[in-house]
Amino acid sequence: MSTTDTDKKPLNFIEQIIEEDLRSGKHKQIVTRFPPEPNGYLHIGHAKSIVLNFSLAEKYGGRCNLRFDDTNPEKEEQKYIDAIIRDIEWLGYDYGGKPFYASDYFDILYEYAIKLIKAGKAYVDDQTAEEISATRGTPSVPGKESPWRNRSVEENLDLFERMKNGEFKEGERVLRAKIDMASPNMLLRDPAMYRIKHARHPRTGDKWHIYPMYDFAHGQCDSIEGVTHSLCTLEFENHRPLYNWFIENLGIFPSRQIEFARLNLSYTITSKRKLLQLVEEGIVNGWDDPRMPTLSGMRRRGFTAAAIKQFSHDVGIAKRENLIDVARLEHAVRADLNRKANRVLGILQPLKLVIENYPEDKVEMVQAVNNPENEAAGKREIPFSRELYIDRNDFMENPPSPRKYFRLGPERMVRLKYGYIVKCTGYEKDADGNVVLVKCEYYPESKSGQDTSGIKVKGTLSWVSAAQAEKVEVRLYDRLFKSENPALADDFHTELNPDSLTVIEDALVEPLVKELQPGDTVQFERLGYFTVDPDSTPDKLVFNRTITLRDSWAKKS
RNA sequence: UGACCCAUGGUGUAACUGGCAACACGUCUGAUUUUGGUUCAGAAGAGUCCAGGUUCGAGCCCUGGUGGGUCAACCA
Repeated sequence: MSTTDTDKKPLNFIEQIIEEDLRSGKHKQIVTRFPPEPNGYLHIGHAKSIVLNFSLAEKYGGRCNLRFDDTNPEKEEQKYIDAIIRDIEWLGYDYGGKPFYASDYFDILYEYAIKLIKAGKAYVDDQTAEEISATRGTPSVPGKESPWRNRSVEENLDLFERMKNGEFKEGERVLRAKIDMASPNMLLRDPAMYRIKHARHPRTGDKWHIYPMYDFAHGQCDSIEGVTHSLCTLEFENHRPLYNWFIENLGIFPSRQIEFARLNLSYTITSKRKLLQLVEEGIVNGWDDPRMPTLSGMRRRGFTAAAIKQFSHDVGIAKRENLIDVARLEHAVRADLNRKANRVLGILQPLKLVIENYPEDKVEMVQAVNNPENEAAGKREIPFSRELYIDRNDFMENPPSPRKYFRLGPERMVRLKYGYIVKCTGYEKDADGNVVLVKCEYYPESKSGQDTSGIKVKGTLSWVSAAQAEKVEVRLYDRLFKSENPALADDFHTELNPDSLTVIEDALVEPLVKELQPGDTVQFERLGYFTVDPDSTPDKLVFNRTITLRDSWAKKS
């Protein structure tokens, strides 16, 4: 069974069910599955489900199948299948190397349908979709039985076969389960099992003219694969009686459907339809736009698989509706990157600083720590010289008291990280009143690592040497939506944050950054984590700001 | 005027077969710090939707409300 002796973490309700099933001997091994429909990209909500299903299989020594729910050829595409596989592999889960497809079981499903017809539990209905809808009733008013409900088994068999052979037009006939038109559960009012679609299927081609509905496919596929625990979201609760009805009336392996609450993330939309809209309307630059909550977008942004898994695990599993604070995701990302990302010095808004008492032509290499959280990351050297750039945000003409403000200002002293302590002796402004140059003098005996100056400063600034700095493009991201729950709005367009993307063309970084490759993430000290974007060229790197550092100073101001 | 599900600090999740509510994120202090990061120490913040009931004792059980979610695609 599990390793519960070591981890005391309380079990969620699904784990409790699983452990009970294992204990009672109901199952010797558990099987779960992740069943995406290939009609869009995977997003953070799917991640929760993926992590749940795969980690349960890992924890209890079972298996988790990746199964594409490809029962609707009109909406599904191969490109989505490819993207989904890529995302799951990126997360690092083992689906046995071979995905399954609902379409693998079309033949079996067809046999199942015939079995129900023969048992008098399914019939071909000649009514139109409109008629069926009109006679379904409402939640409080029973529906009316179809005039075709009681035709003979032989006629049903014949008609169904002809449906399969493509003899009818789409919408002309449908195969329905004969259950109960008066059921208080609308889904039990003779639900459709098969509909006619003369569409080419990405995998089965033109073989079929009829395709099974979700309800007639999902549970049976679970059953065929021996899925023991079929985990899905709350909106399928009402489907469970139907899920069970098919399994019972077919007499096949009883997979058990268990529902849990889907993930909702603050300031984020997780609706495939709306995400698709963002892409198609050009509001974002594709499915992998770093502002998108898609796995591909988050990956490009620089979020790690480890962080997303940790987050998915942290939010827990329960049955109540929830809205998880996006700060939680950000916390997971920072926690992971803090351990993994090497530090570099970078400047987003360059402001020139001249050390007037430093030799004109001297370039001195200073030693810098790559990652204080990981000694093995080693050290590097960066050039220091008379002319540097610091960040505009690190200088103020009229700063508040030194107790509250540690950075540079007239007469103030700061340390240039890994370098020397400098004192501001003056500054110059342009015609518009913008500070364009800061003048300093340095204390030669204050060099990092061999400081004998005895000077104590509170502030430490990032900097780059003007002559050696590398110019890069930096893309800053903010949340795509300005309201906490954009899904609530009638029109999500009104909730869009107009400042979700800011491009800085001329940020500066220390020279060694040149060697980074797309996908690499570093921390620009004091600023945040930045990941090299695939848009980078040999001439110019492009960085995505993955996430800022926590900033308790900015928060106060 | 139906069925099913849910209801615990700001947010999310816990509390074994009933024994006066825990953890995480967030927030706020303070310490350390050559990142106003990290780390460390600490604090505030709920009496468990409401009303009854059972019980020596209920967040957990029962009844009735209230509030929220889902369902009337030939979507998944």
